[in-house]
Amino acid sequence: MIKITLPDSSIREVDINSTPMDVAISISSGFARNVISASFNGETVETSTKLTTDGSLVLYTFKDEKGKEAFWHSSAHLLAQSIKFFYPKVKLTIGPAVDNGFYYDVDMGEDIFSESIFKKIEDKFLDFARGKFEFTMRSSTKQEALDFYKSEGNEYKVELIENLEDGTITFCDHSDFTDLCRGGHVPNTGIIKAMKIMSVAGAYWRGDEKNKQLTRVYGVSFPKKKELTEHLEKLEAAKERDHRKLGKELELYTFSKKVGAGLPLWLPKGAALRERLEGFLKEAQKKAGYEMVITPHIGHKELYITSGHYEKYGEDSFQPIKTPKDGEEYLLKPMNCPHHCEIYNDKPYSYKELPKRFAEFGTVYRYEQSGELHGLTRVRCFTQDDAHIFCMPEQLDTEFKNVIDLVMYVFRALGFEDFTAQISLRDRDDKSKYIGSDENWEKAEKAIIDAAKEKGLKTVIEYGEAAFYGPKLDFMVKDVLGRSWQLGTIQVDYNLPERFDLTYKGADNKLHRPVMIHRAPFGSMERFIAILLENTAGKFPLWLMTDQVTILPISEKHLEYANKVSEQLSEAGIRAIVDSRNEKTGRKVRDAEIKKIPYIVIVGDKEMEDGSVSLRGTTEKQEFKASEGSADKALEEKSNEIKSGALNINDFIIFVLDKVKKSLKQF
RNA sequence: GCCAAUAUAGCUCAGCUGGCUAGAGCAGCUGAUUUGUAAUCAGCAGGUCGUGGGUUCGAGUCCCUCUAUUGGCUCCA
Repeated sequence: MIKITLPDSSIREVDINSTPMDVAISISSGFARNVISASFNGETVETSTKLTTDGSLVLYTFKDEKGKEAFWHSSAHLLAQSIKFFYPKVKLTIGPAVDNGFYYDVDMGEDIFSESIFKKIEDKFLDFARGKFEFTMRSSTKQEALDFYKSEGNEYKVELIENLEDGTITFCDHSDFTDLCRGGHVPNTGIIKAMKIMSVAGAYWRGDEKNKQLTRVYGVSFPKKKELTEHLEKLEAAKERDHRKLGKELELYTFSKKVGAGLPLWLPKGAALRERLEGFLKEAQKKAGYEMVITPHIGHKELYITSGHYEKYGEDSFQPIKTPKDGEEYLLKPMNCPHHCEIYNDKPYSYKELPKRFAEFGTVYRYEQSGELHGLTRVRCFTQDDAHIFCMPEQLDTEFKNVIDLVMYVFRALGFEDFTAQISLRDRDDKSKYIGSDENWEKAEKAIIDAAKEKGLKTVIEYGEAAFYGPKLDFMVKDVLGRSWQLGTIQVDYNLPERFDLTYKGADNKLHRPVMIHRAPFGSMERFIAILLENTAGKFPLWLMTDQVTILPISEKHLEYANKVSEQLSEAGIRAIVDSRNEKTGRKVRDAEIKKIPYIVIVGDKEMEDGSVSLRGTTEKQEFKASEGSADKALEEKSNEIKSGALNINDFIIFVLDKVKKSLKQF
């Protein structure tokens, strides 16, 4: 007998050589039906692995991450089997589970994997699944494994095996299909009841652009058909809040083929939105001691040779602009830092004057690869809410932490609760991609790690994600399809100050080198607005909303009064529009609701007579609930009185202004 | 840049295996209606079917080029 400890600390005694599935059955047969994988003493095992010692066992169902992983990993085996069925000559490479399903990378040779065969493969897949094949693990010597794949002519598997240690190599068999595999499968293929091929893409072998491009087939599978349907419906619903759809509907921005790919055109409403966001940040930055600067959109090529950007990105950028003067070349600015360095170089600084914080909403141009362009999140012209802080080394810690505070203030004000603070460090294996001394890099990396820790940020460390001149603290937020995007960023840089020979006079009357912090809380206006759209589904906080109030005159004879109300509201700083269309009120209300206008007021005979407006109820009540707990008692009491129905115009103005104020203070 | 796919009116989409003047809904315009809290009715107008080439008696439909877009890969100062 052996003692098995379960996650709830209960201990079960079972016969030696019992399997995790045996343990599951001993708990309950209903539970056992849902068990799809297991781990024993922290290691992934098969549900059919014989347990021979005491230990702790965790059983996973599809609800658990580990369960999903086994489920999708097993599905990848079936997918490979199905592809192989139609294309016997295909070379298999790897097929892991990922966040939203699984994929298998295959070398199709001369064949093309196109959408037209998705259905056939899916059917075959389910056919195989219904065979209820068990997955059997089998150890192999390195030589045997190599021989097997060499005889198949599969150079990919051979390469994989060559990198493995003898004695650790295992195969997995099911049905008549065999694959090199570490293990972690569902009990049998029968529990996979639904599968759909999501897409097919090119993917380089081992993620290296220089290697051959393989065909990556993405799929997703579930234990129940219904779950697949729900999954697909969820994806469909997510499209409703896609910023590309909302941006069009809300008339924020557009693209023109004539202007060029990746060059957004900001429409009036989008431009106004941007201005409000900029105003918000400008105010916060002013309080935090930043000074605004303005720099040109181009700069001498020499500027970027000095900064090192030309060497690193010159080939892949918009190419230099020539002038009538022979040999003179300018570059469209791909970043603001070199310009800001030259602003610092404008005059000598005393240590007493530091830190200097130069901020600019700086528009930059980067020739992103055509296949990379994506809505507003990846464009070729964007505006960074950029600033560079030049400080003494001993000020770095405080400055960095203050910037974290600023970023957090911005994120909280706009409701980004769900972000990841990513510490982006150098690639540990390949330092050739970076400039500057090891000593400076280590100082910079330490500064970031310490500051993030002191601020209590939950961080993840990513190697190889640093900028070429320094490490970064990146604030990552997910979009509606689960893709991660960098918004805010804070970077410590010891390198550019050296390259631009930046100095300050210290208390010792000697010249010293300042440290530079690059930072952008939004990251870029474009990307930030895109993610904000997706996070709020277009329902911005009131202070940001394009139209805050719409006024609906009942009929033509109330139009004049409606316009008068509108004027009064705008004078008070409220953004109001009048729906003067010759439509019924019901129609106007419907359209206003669809446009997500926060406050809908109706004016007719009654309102005209007593100088009031009639506020539509439902939206208002929700708003009211959401904003309870105002600091401003008098205003709060006033807004308490106003629930809905006819209101005096001045009361309504006070009410809306209060709501606007609260919408910005709600954190 | 690479792989796969898509491109028809301002928007969302129909148009089967090539065959009369390319359709619909919404939006727009005109008229009627003067409206009280989620779609009033009628009419009109709107498209070189992304671009350029080819196959064909005939191309929105088939083939190629380019461009843009979508999902990935790679990249992301």
